[in-house]
Amino acid sequence: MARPKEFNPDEVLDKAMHVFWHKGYEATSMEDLLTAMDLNRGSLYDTFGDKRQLFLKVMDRYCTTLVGSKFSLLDQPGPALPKLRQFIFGMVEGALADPQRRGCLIANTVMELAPHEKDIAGKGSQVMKMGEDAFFRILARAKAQGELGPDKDPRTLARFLTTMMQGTIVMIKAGASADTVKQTAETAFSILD
Amino acid sequence: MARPKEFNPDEVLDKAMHVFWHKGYEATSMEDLLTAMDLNRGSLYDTFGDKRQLFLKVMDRYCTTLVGSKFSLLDQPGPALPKLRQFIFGMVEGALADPQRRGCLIANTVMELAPHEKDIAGKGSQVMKMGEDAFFRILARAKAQGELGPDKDPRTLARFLTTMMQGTIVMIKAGASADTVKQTAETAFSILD
DNA sequence: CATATTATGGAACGATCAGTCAACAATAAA
DNA sequence: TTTATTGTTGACTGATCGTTCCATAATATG
Repeated sequence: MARPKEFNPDEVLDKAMHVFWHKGYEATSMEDLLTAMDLNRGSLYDTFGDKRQLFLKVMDRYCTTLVGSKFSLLDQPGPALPKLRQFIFGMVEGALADPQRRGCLIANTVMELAPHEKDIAGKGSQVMKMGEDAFFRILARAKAQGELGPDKDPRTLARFLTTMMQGTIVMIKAGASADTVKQTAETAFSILD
Repeated sequence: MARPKEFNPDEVLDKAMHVFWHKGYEATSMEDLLTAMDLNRGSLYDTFGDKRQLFLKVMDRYCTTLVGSKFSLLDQPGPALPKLRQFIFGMVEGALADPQRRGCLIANTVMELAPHEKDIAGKGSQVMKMGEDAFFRILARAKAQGELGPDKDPRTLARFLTTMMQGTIVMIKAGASADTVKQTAETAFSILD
């Protein structure tokens, strides 16, 4: 009832996401966000709350639209290791394809806001843990299906891949060449052999 | 000649370093720095310039006092791989021993300020390249001394270890337990076998 | 059409930001 | 002891920060 919003909340949330992704939390001003989202102050604060609340909603949306959908592919039946390989290299290619090399919003957030903004950084850590668990599940399945040697430990390897993925994000943001990043990912993945 | 400074520039630079290390670049205010360094504004601006220049000097000091000294140990003669192993686990233990889990100032900087503050982030990237080169030198030496298999490529492995180290920093800031971090480092290091 | 409800737009708020400046203090050189 | 030079101190600046608020506009309901 009453006057309807003139904007789509998810759409403008995406706009906000790209600003935070590019500049990080602190360096992004409400002014930046208002401009990018093409909103006035009242609409933004009424709909999303203050900067912190908006950022938390942006993190949620980032996970839903960009992370979760890809991770959920890992849980589909079928050969596990090829799927895992496809996931990892898809992530790497995706991050390299971004001309701005913004990396990953979650990793950026943990690195910028831990340890002095524990609430927000903690949310990022939770997401990473979920990623590790997704890796664990597919590696456990790979082992059960005989794709992974019986001497390999899925939990250890899941942590290794998670660490490697975060390190790859750092190297991409640091400007490493696409070739070296991909070759390094290949080296890391070879640990599953 | 004339009136001498009442403070030791290196000492107060260390104080500034710890503030930036804890809160990052943007979240650190000049007020924070003045308090920690126990200086007045005039002294700070006269001695170190503005916030950006101060931060660049802090990065230099961080590299000189905390990074460079440890990396230079790698170039000393003797068995290479044990030295490399000692370096990596020393780094990991050191980062884990920090009760605040501040990670590494260089990695923090690259992650916070790339891509929107290219000057500062670029300086961080250079430092990472130097680290990779130090890894390369000791791995090349390890190969020459027969400690590393002839099928192993020092440059590829140097990039792998660099990536792994950065990932480890992320996981430490994300709050991973000391045990899992160390076990993951062990897994990564096993790639040299 | 009248009324209640929600959205919009923008002025305005106090706080804090990074940075400047000038009066004053302390030392070295003459 | 005088003078030149540098350091210290804190008040001050204009800009920008995140946030609030209210008059106005638009829609849904009765």
